[in-house]
Amino acid sequence: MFSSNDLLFQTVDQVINTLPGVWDRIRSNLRADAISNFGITLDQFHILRHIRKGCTSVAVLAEKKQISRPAVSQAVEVLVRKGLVTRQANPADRRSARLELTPYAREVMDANFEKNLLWMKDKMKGLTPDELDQVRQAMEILRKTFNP
Amino acid sequence: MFSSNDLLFQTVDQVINTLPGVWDRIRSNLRADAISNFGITLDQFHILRHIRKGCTSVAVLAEKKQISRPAVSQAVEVLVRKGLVTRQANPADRRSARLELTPYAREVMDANFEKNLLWMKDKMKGLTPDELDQVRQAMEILRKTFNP
DNA sequence: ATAAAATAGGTAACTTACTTAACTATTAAC
DNA sequence: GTTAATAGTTAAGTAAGTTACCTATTTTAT
Repeated sequence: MFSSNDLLFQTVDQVINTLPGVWDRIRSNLRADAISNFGITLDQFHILRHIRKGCTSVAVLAEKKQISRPAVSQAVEVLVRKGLVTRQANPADRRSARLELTPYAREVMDANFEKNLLWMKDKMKGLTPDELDQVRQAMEILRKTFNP
Repeated sequence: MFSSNDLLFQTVDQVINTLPGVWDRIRSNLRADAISNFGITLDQFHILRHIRKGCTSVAVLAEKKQISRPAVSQAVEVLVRKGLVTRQANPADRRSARLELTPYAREVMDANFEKNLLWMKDKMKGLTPDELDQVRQAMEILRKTFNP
């Protein structure tokens, strides 16, 4: 039981020491792209990403981002003013507003997604197939462990 | 060359889709601890963690956290007022201030570190030794790839 | 030896993004 | 049909970041 507990400890330690730095690095690349492509902040960019992925209501966005609905409402307002998002009336329930990317925003988001993918691929292109596979499987393990 | 590129793509995709959620989950646990143990924000808590790990100057903290020195300076000021950090004069270079945790802060940080470790261990205790090993190695790969 | 440049850190004014509380408009429940 | 719940917004306040500018030292170059 002892060596298994030891491995558990080492792994937890490694995760704690690695994830923040790695995630910060990836995020700062995203931030740079968001600013240079749109002139928007990273948080606004994240809202766009969620809308792009199908979260089209303020309540759902708030739930996903774990922030209050007023906070989302305000962020969306900024994006609407910038011409990146539209609020469509929902005939079925007139309290709710369906959020959509404008064609321009969609286009730039697609380009941005590609660019980010390329950046990461460039970073990871030196890894062997074995290493890639290891990372891929580890991601799956972490997802089911922390984000089931 | 094609299948290798495909694996690369899948791995990048998996990382992008997994890391934000996992990191958010871990972070929200850290945040809850920071608030309940100290009544401080997660950002202030991170500053304490870095000081605890040996980053004892404003400039180094700013570099590590990728924020401006005034931002660190202000955050440290709050922590000093709360009695969690001290600024010691450095006889060798009187421009710099050596930051240190107060005994109280050190004590609570140690307890906090343990608590977080236990939380993660509890989450990960169901994993097999093979899975643990996979995660550990993947962390090492990610670290050297994105945060060398 | 000293004038100029660099470094460590702090202050001030501003911005962004969050919070809670209170509000409007609509829909659901009894 | 009144009451309760839901979707979203508005308002006021706070936390934490930014840039520009400042002081006090230390280093470099002449």
